[in-house]
Amino acid sequence: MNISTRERVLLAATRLFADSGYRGASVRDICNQARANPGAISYHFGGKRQLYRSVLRQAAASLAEMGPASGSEDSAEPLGAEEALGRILRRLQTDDTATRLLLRDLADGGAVAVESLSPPLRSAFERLNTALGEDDNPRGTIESRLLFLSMAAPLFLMTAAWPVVARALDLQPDQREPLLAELLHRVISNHNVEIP
Amino acid sequence: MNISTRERVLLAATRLFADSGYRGASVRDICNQARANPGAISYHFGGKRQLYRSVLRQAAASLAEMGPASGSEDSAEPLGAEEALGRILRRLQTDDTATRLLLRDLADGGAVAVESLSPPLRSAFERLNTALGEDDNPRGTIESRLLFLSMAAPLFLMTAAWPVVARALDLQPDQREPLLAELLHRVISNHNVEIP
DNA sequence: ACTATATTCAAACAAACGTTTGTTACTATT
DNA sequence: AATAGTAACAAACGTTTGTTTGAATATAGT
Repeated sequence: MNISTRERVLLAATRLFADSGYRGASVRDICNQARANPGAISYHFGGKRQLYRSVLRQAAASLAEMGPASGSEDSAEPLGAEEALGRILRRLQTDDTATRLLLRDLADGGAVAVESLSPPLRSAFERLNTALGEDDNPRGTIESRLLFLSMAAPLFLMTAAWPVVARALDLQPDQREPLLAELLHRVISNHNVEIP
Repeated sequence: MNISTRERVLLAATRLFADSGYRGASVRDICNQARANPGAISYHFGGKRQLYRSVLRQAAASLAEMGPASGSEDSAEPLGAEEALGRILRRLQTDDTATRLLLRDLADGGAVAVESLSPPLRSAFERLNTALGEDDNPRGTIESRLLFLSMAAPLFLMTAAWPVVARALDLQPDQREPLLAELLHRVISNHNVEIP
């Protein structure tokens, strides 16, 4: 057994919370899946609530790192809009468990989402703004944020609730990635034109 | 007391389920709020689960009726795209409790959303298709459904999780409606132009 | 080897859960 | 007025909830 109990619990809790929500996943369920004792949660995390916060924070951190732009400081080379948005999309569908957790947090009022996802999110759409700034778009304005929302929301929902979206819209369940790519391209193309 | 216990329970359950989710709202909470006996839920609905299904079905039905187009059969007069989408938007923000319930159902796998919201949803974006069909857009294709998704998703999230969206994007919390209107206009304008 | 600290465990805890029970109050039918 | 059927209630049901306890085991320091 190479992996510690704490990490095993954290891993199982992440999956179960994403699948069944906070109240839907019991302490015993989590510890059974993690092959740990029910007391392990109180011991290692100080209770179920704080374990949930740890899980959410970790998920938010996973979604936050948007590519290698964090390490290299040279923002002298601006990203293309499609590339910038593509990174967000790639993050969302890479860690779709985190995305589903974020969806639940959103439904619960988004306490964690706001406090720990706002800064990277803001820097992300700032980056998106500079990428789109080559046109005559206003930057840093409310319109630009609405544009960001109109881009990110479909990608987010398609990732977090794909089975529902697919069935509701009669889309092939196994064609999520190409459809996402096409949606991404389309929303970028839509923006790159002049708006009357 | 003019309103029956059954309706009182249904009303209280709708609010509490939307606020706290299925497991978060206890039978006692609901019945306290409805000034009813804990047994009333088992008596009138056959259990908490079936009460939840009733609540979700009613919410879905509320979101489903998209304006007076259901009654008048004359589809000879096609709606404008902005008008058609505006109706969906108006439905979403009129019954924002139902919208929040739908968001929770989505996170839970969307069992009710799919089975009871798909038909009206489909007819809605069919109508949207005909409204947009005046351009050279392909109708009934996958692209048109993706377009519908890219339009509806931001409106949906802005309604179901507005506090989170507002804080994450630094938007004024009290300006949801004008921002929604602007987003709607923008997404329509974006579409009405030629796509290279 | 011995001690001290950290971790794991089975068991038990009170509290909250959804549901069932038996009885009472009400309403409509005969 | 008597009866049958529905609705509402307080109380208790057994189960599951998250957490705590104290003993047992592993790990580390000297």
